[in-house]
Amino acid sequence: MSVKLLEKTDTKTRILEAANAISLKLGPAHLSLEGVAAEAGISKGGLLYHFPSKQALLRAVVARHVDTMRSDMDAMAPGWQRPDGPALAGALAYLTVGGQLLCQSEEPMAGCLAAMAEDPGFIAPMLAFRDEVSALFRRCPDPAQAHMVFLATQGIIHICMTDPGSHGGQDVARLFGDLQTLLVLGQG
Amino acid sequence: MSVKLLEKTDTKTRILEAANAISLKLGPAHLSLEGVAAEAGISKGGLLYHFPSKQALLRAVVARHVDTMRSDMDAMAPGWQRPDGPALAGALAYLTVGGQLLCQSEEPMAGCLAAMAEDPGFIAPMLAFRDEVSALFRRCPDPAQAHMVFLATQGIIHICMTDPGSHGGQDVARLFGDLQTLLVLGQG
DNA sequence: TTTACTGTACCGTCCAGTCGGTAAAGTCAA
DNA sequence: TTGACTTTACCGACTGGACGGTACAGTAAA
Repeated sequence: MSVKLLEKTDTKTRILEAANAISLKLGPAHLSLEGVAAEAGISKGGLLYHFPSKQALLRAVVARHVDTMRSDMDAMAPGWQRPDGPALAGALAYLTVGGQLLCQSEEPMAGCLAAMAEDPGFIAPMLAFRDEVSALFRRCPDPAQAHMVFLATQGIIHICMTDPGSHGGQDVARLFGDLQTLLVLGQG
Repeated sequence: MSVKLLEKTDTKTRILEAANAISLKLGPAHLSLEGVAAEAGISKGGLLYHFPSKQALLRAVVARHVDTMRSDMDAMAPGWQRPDGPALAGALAYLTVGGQLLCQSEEPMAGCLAAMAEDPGFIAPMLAFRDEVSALFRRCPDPAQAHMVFLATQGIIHICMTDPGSHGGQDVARLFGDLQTLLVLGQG
């Protein structure tokens, strides 16, 4: 049973990662179920068994991204979302987690881009999460400075998303590091 | 003759603006030639007379955006692109022009999003322009601080593009204003 | 035999691009 | 100044292909 469950999750994960890959390879608008299925090594029927529609697939892509970010942050700075939670620690966790995510994989948000292209409403969970993080930064000792740092992170994300070619992982890592130092210094 | 030329440009402009509107209304992936034509008040055949393919249309949408930005900046800080040009004045011009563009119209970059969704290569001119601007900021007296400000602008753009709903024009204007002050203070 | 899962064949729709038109405006020779 | 021709701007029917989704048949493990 446990093996089966594992395989099941593996297939789903493989599909989700395939969606990312296809969106990156062919462009967000050319993400097709057949293409994703082929990339994941299964048939279209198999894909539709796991995700009953394209909409479900794209929503899952977004949800996976948000869940990853959220759980990674929870591990590093538990309770960061709470109004009385550890704001600075949470912000630093966001910088760490975000930086890692952006460096490790080849554009992890390409799938989200495809979801947005299909229907902007699909990325609502991402926007909600971003709002939470934005609020987190604004709870730091110096909200104005922290907010600028937050905007800068969004800028890096924007550049990585729109220009995956110039994906100097090195650069991104250094930038996030700089932002951490800047934040710590600015918040005293 | 001049009248004719004017009408011609008007139709093209109307089409380009219609593309923006459709991308915003239906989502970037649902930008169709028929839809754009209808929005512009002409037929699909008429549209294809002006832009011989969807690719041509989307490239034109991107080119128009870049041209607007570039000429507005040229007007405010002539020679900003040159390695020995006025860096700080150019950076401030970018903040002004970018802020205005983002505030005035209802998400002016929705069409570019559609172009990117169709083929990431289509937005190459935008990326090249952004690189120029990035270099501009790095020519400021304090390059590190200026670069952070630049990243923050990209963050604001990212937020506006992904979340056109929360398009508080007021907010965006204030943010760009803050960035201008920050830049001026930081550069001494 | 049931459950979980995979593969294949097919249908309907949407859409980019083609093509054969039309109508008005311009050009130009006689 | 008129008639012949070309150019510009635009229209709408059609086609061929891609794709989302359905139906169903198959398989392998429990």
